[in-house]
Amino acid sequence: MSRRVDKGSTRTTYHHGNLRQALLDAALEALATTSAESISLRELARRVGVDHRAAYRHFADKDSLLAVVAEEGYRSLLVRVQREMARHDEDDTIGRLRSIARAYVLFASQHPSHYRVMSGPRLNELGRFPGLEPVLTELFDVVEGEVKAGITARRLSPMDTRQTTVALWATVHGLSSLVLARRVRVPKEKLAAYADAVVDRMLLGISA
Amino acid sequence: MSRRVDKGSTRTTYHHGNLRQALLDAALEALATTSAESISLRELARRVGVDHRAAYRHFADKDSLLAVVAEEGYRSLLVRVQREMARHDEDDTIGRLRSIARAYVLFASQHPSHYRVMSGPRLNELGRFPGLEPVLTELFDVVEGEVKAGITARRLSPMDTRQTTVALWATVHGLSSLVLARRVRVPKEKLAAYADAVVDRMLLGISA
DNA sequence: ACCTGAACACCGTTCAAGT
DNA sequence: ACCTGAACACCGTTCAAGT
Repeated sequence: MSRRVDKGSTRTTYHHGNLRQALLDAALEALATTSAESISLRELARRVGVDHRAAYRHFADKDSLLAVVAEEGYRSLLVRVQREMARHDEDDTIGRLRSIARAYVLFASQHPSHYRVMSGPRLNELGRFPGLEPVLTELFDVVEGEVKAGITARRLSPMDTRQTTVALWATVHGLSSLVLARRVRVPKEKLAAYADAVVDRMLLGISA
Repeated sequence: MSRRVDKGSTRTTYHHGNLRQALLDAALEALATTSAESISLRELARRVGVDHRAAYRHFADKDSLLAVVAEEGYRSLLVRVQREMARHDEDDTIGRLRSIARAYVLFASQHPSHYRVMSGPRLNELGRFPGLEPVLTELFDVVEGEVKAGITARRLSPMDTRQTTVALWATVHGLSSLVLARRVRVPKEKLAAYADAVVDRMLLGISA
């Protein structure tokens, strides 16, 4: 979408229908094929066929653009997580948590550059990008809700739910970034099973 | 050490005793006060009082320098881990693993920029920096050795030792990077207890 | 051997100006 | 409103040259 470059031959207008979205699309497209750190504002503007200065009409700076890219990433991760959860019985807490975890790790491995932007250090100033909080909170709440339900159903040990949720999050995020950094090498087709094996150890630890 | 800059006033020689080490020292110094991504070769050369081009006599490129910085980081982390382990009875597997984990997370939180270079994505090309492997392997082996001993002593569950070690690693690395990215906010003085709480859940999962 | 001057091809960001 | 030309202050890296 929003491809109207044509290498300067027949460009009809300088006004994009939606330059903001075009830049975000270009970023996602670039992240699918290049590394996260080699993506530049100027390169994105070039892809869209616009002077790089135009980006500043829509984003305060590069990090603001990346924050939106991260937000979109978390949103599609959330969708995947929710879809996975629907495949289990309401009271199968362990199965649901295992599926969430597996979906998380697989998402990271399928979108490595995007995931690096999402978990990257650029976006760590607290409050700098408030648009990022709602989706992060929503994702966290999905897991914490599951943990609470599991405790009520006496399937999980009645520990502090926040800490238990953070423990699960640390496990999947940790495994994801070890895999992306190739510190742990797992063939693609074995990753789901590997993630299950790792996560099951944590699930065992928090089980009732 | 190796401070002989003097803003160009009385520099006696262009020949450093050891420019290589001076650049590494400057990098560590810079990482103590600045963010990981804002550190540049040119800035390091400036700090040392040398043309930036001189760095290429000692490092093939910027990433090669960062790889050595990462290596030094892992080496001091390893020293800390070994020191912590010595504080426990030989057969107190859980206590030893908990101490290792705590030392890891505290190291990351005390040296955030350094830890980001260590775990950063720049160094993920497998085989690009072979000097990094030995210390990483050594660190991994310390934990895996502890896991094996724990299984033999029937304190840990007889699961696949590599996967168990990776699970522990994922937990501490995941928690560390969530804390650094401020996705999880824990006051400094409560971090050790928080790390224990998270790691204990995993330790419970792998216990016999 | 070790270091530098000058240059190349990039960055992110800002100003004043164009339609 | 939306976009650009020109410029600023940076990058990493390379070449040919200096001691």
